[in-house]
Amino acid sequence: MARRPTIKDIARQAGVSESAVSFALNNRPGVSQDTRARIRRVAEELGWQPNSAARALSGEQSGAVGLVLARPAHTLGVESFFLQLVSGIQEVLAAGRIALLFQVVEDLDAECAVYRRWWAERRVDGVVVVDPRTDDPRPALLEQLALPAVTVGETGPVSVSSASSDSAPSDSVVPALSAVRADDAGAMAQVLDHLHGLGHRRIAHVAGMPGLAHTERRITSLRAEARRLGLGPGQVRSVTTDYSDAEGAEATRRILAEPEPPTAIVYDNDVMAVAGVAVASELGIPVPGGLSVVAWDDSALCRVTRPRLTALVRDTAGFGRLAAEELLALLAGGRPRSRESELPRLEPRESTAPPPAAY
Amino acid sequence: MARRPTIKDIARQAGVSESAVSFALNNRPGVSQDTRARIRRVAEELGWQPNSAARALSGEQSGAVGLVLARPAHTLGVESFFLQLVSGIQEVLAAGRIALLFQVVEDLDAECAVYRRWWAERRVDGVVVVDPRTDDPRPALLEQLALPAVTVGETGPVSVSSASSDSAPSDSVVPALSAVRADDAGAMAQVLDHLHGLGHRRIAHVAGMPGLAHTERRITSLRAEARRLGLGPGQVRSVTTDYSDAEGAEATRRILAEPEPPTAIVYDNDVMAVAGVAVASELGIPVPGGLSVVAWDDSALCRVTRPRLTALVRDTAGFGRLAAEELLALLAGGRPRSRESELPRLEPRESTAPPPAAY
DNA sequence: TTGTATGCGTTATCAG
DNA sequence: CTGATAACGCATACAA
Repeated sequence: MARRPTIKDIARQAGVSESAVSFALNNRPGVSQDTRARIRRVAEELGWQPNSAARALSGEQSGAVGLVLARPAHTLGVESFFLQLVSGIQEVLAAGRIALLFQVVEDLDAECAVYRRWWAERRVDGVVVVDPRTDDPRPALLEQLALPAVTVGETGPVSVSSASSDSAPSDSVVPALSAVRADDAGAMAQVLDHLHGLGHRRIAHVAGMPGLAHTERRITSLRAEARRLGLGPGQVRSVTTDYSDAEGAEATRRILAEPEPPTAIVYDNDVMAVAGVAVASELGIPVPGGLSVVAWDDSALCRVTRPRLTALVRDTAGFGRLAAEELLALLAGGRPRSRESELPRLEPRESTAPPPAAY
Repeated sequence: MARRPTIKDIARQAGVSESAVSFALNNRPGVSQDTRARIRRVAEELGWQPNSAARALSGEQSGAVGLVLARPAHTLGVESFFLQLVSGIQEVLAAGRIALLFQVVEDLDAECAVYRRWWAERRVDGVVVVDPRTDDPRPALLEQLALPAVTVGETGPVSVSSASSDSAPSDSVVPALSAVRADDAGAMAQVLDHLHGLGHRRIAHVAGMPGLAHTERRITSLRAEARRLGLGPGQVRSVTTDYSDAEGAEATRRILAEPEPPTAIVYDNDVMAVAGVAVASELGIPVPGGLSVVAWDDSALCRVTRPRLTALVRDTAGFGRLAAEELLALLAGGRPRSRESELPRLEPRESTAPPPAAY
């Protein structure tokens, strides 16, 4: 019962050599059509599956890729982002019979240690790198280990809501890793257009963790977009947090206590947005009557709270699928490349409205 | 750079045989203390790590365990439960240098297929089974495959909030799988005691997916507890959902439209609870003034919405740690056994209060 | 087109 | 205590 069939069993059963079986099962030339078919049938009957260890050992790939999530325990949990991302990644991986090794660690150092171990143990053929940072040690490490990788969530071109500057990416500079990028600048432009169009002139941004590429990117984009819209530097500002509801609430409290509080706040995730709404209502500030709120990333959370939150909708699972496709392409010998995910869509709901008339 | 050191390298460097290295590195007798130390040092210098494929091939274990999550895509995402669980599992696994294979699939059949494949490919040494069902095909399959497994979330003894009936679990019946159980009956007793103590006599229960063991368990426990408290069968009822905010809202709408609506509703997860509060307020029913709400499982969600939700707090990461420990024990040759996780704690917040006086 | 021989890195079984 | 040697299952270069 616990014995798995091997190609030897198949060879014996089909009356051929082991190598013939190997060829037949791997779609390689060197075996006639009928024997190939016969071997296939026998393998099917016996329920044969390749032994991943043996495959990996004989120079092939391990048939697994890895994903490490480096987040302090208390910040993970509520965000739907990762499960959706992983779900999308797997959809593609499963089709190629690739397994996903998943690991949650506390910090970046631990993450790097995991990569080293996976590499040394030959556990994975490649990795998906999430939460890219402005000063990120991982690309260099992965390149050094020659471990194929795709980063997900790097931010797009630095241009400010301008025409896509796809001007001949110099082929001489080969990126070490593939990347699936998000156009945070374009997204921020949408958000600001929406708020500015409603009449908001003082806008705050409760961002995520400092050091993350997309955090920094959104912060600079906010300033750039403000300039574009003719808003002064005193009219927009960003504060960073750890993504938790606690820090989101705290930041909101500080911001609303200022002498000239903003009339709109953009939150970098859904949990903080909801926490912000709660803080505002405790302070007697109605949403959206006295304060407009936008959540970056949509979720059930944004739809079940009242008022329903205006949110940036991204196809997170699609993001994951894209990442997995790029990784598979890399593993198949393709050159590293960069792909842009589709621009998020701003879904206006009940939490955004014109600023109070008194303003 | 991309070459990993092998024991052969170590043997040459240390001037001993390969088998000596293998013995030294695996804490086996048959090698003197100094050579052992020397070999260790050389291995350290060279940064040697065992090649997992080679280990797995030579009859050892693969050094990986699996976890499959079978959930339709739209129901996963908001629940903090799984990331927390996984986080706890890994904490224990990482200490034993065991990798976790994680896969998200659509349904139970696909989940079983994954187990078969993992088994055939020798990918994992064991699995963690979540979302146990009342009529579950997985234990039989795993037993047939001789794949060590621990189920997490099975419900505790059938006794109704009685003294723990730990009366000599008959040793003759050896369970096939280890289990980490949750005392849903005890938890339900706490919830009903709380609500009954506040004065509630008509209580509804918006449960999760039918067929899940804990769903059925909570439903029967609700009835049993009601009997204990002297409530008639017409005064309590459960409805099942798919855990989504949409079905949670829909169920709430139906329940509140009944001729004699309940004064309290218990929701099987946080998202549905929040959705339920929203529906109630849309119908002009204040929470907790006109309706009390309890959420099963706490999360940031329960703390950021207003009113803050009274919730059953469980140490989900601890749950995961327990599961991982049991699995490791099983892999180490231990006998399957069943462990009870600690009883959840009811955290009263703002969403529960005495029922309206008019009642 | 087919069968044979060898290697992958490790563990395990034997001899010395 | 040590050093060869054979598996483990698969891929592949090479010989028939």
